[in-house]
Amino acid sequence: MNMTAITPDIFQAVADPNRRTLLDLLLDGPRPVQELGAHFDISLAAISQHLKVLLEAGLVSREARGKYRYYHAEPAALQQVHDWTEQYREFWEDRLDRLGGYLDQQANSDTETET
Amino acid sequence: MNMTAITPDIFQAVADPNRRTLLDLLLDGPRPVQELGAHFDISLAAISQHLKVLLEAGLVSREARGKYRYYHAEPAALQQVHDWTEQYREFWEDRLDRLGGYLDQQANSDTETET
DNA sequence: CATTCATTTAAGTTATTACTTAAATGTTTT
DNA sequence: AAAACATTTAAGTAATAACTTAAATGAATG
Repeated sequence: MNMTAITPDIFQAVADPNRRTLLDLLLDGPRPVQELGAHFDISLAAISQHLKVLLEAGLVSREARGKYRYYHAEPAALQQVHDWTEQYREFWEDRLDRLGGYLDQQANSDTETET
Repeated sequence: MNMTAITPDIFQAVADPNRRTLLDLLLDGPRPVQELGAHFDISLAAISQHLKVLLEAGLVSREARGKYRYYHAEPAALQQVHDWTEQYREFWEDRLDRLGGYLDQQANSDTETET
């Protein structure tokens, strides 16, 4: 049940919005760096650095085709994140399922929920 | 459902392993800070700071009971993370479903997959 | 084979993060 | 009301992150 110890880099890797966008772009298929970079306002060196983080986390792989490096999404690596959130699923579904939302009411009256 | 809500990055919040452990602990039920802190080797001030990050991300709420503050897991906030990984699910399942794992083989032969 | 093109690595800067200890706040107990 | 307890906030530090520009590597092309 304790998923915290496994490959901590994946959560870290996916924490950056630019890296998530990179993964999203790669869902459409393998792309070379320059093409990925065209979607961002940062240098290609920065893109390359982000891709390195994703690579080391196992979230992408790279394939050399001539002078281009095609990056491939490796979605299987995301199962770890998925599985961790999955254990919470029954809780949020449980809560939403209760007609009349008794629990929510109680939570809202008892709870500060400050920012 | 409510995507307008200010969401001080949930992905960021769950990137830290101590914060994930905090959430995991809270799955068993609301807990005051000192009790959560007992599971870690860091100061209570640090725990409190982590809880603040989780609070601002909407991942926990707090309820004042006397001199204690009970923190509650707010699992619904994790749907956002879950949903994002969900779009990758069909891809990893697709891949794993292929008997003989043709694609995996090809990926392994074509691909550098360096660290 | 020298140049160009694609990408990576190096080196430096700035902002943020995860912690620490000490002081501040608020609550309960005596 | 003072002392004890639970938690938060403040202030400081060291490590890391996300970027930058410039130089290095490596493949393709003229």
